[in-house]
Amino acid sequence: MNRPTITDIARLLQLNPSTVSRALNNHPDVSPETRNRVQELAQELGYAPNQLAVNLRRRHSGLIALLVSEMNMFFNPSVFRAIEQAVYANGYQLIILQSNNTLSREQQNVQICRQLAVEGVLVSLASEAQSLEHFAPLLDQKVPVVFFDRVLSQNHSCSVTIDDVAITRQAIQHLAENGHHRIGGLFGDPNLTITRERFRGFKEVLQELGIPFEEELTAFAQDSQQGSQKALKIMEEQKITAFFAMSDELMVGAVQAIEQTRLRIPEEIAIIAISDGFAPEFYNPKITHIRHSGYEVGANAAKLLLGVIREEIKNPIHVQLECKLIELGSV
Amino acid sequence: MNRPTITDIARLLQLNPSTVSRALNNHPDVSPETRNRVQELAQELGYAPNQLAVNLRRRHSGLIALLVSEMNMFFNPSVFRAIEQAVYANGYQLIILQSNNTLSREQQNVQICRQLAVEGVLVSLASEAQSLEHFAPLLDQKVPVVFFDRVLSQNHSCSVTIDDVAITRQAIQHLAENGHHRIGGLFGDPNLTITRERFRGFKEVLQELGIPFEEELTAFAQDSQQGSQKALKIMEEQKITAFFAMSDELMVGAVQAIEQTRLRIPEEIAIIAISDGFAPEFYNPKITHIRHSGYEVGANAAKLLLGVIREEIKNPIHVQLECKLIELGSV
DNA sequence: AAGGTTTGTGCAAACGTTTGCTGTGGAAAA
DNA sequence: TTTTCCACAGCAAACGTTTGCACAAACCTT
Repeated sequence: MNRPTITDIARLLQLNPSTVSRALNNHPDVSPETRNRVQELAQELGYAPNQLAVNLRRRHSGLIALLVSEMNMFFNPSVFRAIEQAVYANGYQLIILQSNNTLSREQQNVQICRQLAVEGVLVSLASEAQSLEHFAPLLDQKVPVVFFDRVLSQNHSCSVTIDDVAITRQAIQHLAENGHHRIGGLFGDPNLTITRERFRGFKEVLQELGIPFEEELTAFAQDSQQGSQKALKIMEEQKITAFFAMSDELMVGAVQAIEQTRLRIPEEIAIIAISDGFAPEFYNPKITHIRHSGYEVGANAAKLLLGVIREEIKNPIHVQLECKLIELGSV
Repeated sequence: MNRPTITDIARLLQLNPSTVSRALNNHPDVSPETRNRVQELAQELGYAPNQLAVNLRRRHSGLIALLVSEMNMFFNPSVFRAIEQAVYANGYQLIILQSNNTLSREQQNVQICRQLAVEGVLVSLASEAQSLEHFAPLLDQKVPVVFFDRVLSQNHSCSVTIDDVAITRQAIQHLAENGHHRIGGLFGDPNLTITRERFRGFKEVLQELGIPFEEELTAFAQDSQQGSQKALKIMEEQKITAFFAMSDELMVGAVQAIEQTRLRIPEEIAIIAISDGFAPEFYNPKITHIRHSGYEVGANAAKLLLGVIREEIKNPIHVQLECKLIELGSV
């Protein structure tokens, strides 16, 4: 047999579908007696509302979309967990759309959000995204959008980030305090604000500390493997005593490169990273890092989004999260 | 302004909504001229079909659900990538439902699948799931279901697994060939078929090799940290020369324990794991492992599901994937 | 006992599409 | 010229809910 509908129940009970609907929704207008009859039969038939119809009628979808560049091993899983929890706890479903860092996919995904009538969107931008124009279709329809992690500065929507300059400063200061003055820097995709900010922080703090900035000690890499190659090149061509890696992915690359040179950590070379604290545990010694909690980022982003959806938040809020230095022995 | 609908376009063009609908869908019944007029206006207004209405009318949702215990750092991301790719390439959207390994959440998730009129479901079971009864609501409605990774043996639906006994055998044989006879074994949740099979394989192959099985050399752990503790305990209380870890998570735990004891890999203790090859790269030496490709599992599961949805696959197919030994220097 | 209020139910429209059928005008066939 | 057919467009129902309104019966007021 097919799935039972409200109309089926109504027919069986000689009632009007509207009454059945009200009974199932515990509407006060319906008598306790009929309410029970309806609910019992519904139970018996294994009735489950057709969410498609409900959504159409209510003109919403119960969907929240997560737009992300890709689900990789590093930052995203913990962010994802946090978002997932918050979203489900509030009765929404989550759909995930990946851009693979391309603008065209991101545009497509925005279209999909519109078509599915999603009620809110969480976005970590693709590296190709240089503006937020392609979000106009959503913003025009007043669909709440919250940007996190990989953002562009703007004043229209909420955002959750970490203070990139400040944490980079923390990292470099820590290296300097431990006597390191020739510091290699590994950075991610230079198109991203997050990368540019951290790179800026890197240069600024070197200047403050009176250490000359040397371009040749830095490199930009798209992934762990490329990071490893570039780190190796730096070590071969330059004399450095420490590495700064702006992400877990690059940290992994750096450590691989270091292991190839057989240099010992921290005696012969130090390393510090910005990380959410998971991957640094893998190594021995564990990697000293500035801990930014992916979970916190996700939780805050979700909280803001739900606030905007509920119209509790009227004006864009920009959250910047704090980070702590975790000393683990690699410096 | 609100989102334009087909009716809006019809009104502006003095047409009937049905004609507009046909024009947009390139139905041959509509003249090239009107088709163009319609499509141009649609373009201009930024029309996007209301998927909710389409779905209701077509009686499907375009949704595929992924039921999984949790999104963690290890096995799942690569599985997820494969599934995501296949699903999107075929025009479906993916929603992810986590059970946190509880039966009740899994039951809830099944209900959600029904309500959303999901067109197919990919399942990696919660550890609490001892039967497949709670999938009856879906199976009754002939909703295609494919089980993967964490499965229960059954003949009703397709499944994708790896040959757990065989790969465990490979691992242990490799250790034995390298002279290891006192082998510690780290296993996951004992409720899972996957764990039981690997544990069975472990015992069987020891027997075949004429090595006595000793319960005290094995441990079951729920996560990396617990694995680390139990591994440490085994090393303190027993004399072993090698570890077998049945997953990435437990491998990480084992290595942590080993590093605490200051034993050198592989000179003083060997380690072999079952892994998808990502985490073993982190270490030095890299960890020898039996490589099972999460990507392959995901790709196969998605392919089967799409086959069943399209009714190209009529009878349940059970795929068992092959695995290769990757020697990397930890044995 | 007449009026007013409450309580419970039904009617019908609406959400935005899709689609089988009907109907028109004109071209081609007879 | 009459018949046949086809190309095109409109009508209306349907998908399964929800909800404003109307309405009947029963209950309280004076």
